[in-house]
Amino acid sequence: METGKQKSSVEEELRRGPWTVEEDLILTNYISKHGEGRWNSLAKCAGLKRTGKSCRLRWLNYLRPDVRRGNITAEEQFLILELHSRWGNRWSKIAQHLPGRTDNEIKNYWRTRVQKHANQQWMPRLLERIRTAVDSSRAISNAHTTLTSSNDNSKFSLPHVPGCCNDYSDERDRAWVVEEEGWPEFPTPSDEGSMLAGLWELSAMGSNMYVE
DNA sequence: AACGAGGTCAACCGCGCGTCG
DNA sequence: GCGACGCGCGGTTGACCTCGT
Repeated sequence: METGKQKSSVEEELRRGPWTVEEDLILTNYISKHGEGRWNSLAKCAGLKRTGKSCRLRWLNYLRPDVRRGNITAEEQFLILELHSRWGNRWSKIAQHLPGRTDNEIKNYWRTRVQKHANQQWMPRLLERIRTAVDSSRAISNAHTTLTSSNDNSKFSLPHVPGCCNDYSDERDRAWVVEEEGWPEFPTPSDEGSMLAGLWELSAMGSNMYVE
């Protein structure tokens, strides 16, 4: 029978909180020698006073050699929006399509930079249009080319994307949008390198459509 | 310079699923 | 078939950072 005293002594042995450089080194060296797998036993064998879960998380989100660090690019932003509109909060699935990015990173990105705009009037329509647009592989290819060839995110322009913001082939559709939803409120792109630069560009295309 | 508000992100938690004995 | 265990996933937390006043 496990006593409270025994339990607390076990808990005391386990470290929590931020990882130290030494712990990172131990984990990295151990995995480079023995490989991943069986995280609980790995933690014990490596001599780390951490749970298997903690080791796994640290390795996958930070220590793995192929982890990409740094800002999410415009291309990645576009992809995240599209994949999220398709799959919802399936972060690990979305991460599989963004090499080097972790589900945790994408989840954090979405929650901190995208979700706060989710209640904007233009957002649901924008996401729906993106989702529709990228059903065409040509659209993805064109967008990819344009986004990656641009050095200035504030000035990049997406090509004509069928079904996207600039595609109101049906005049009744455009009239319906204005009549039913009114003029959309667009955000101010405070940071040209941010996700909103891409969204801004897309939404601006929609805005031009409305006023032409 | 000091302080508070808001943003960011690493890490933890709890649940559900798959595997194994 | 069933329970125990380990793992992976999505949600949440909290420490730290940045920016505005």
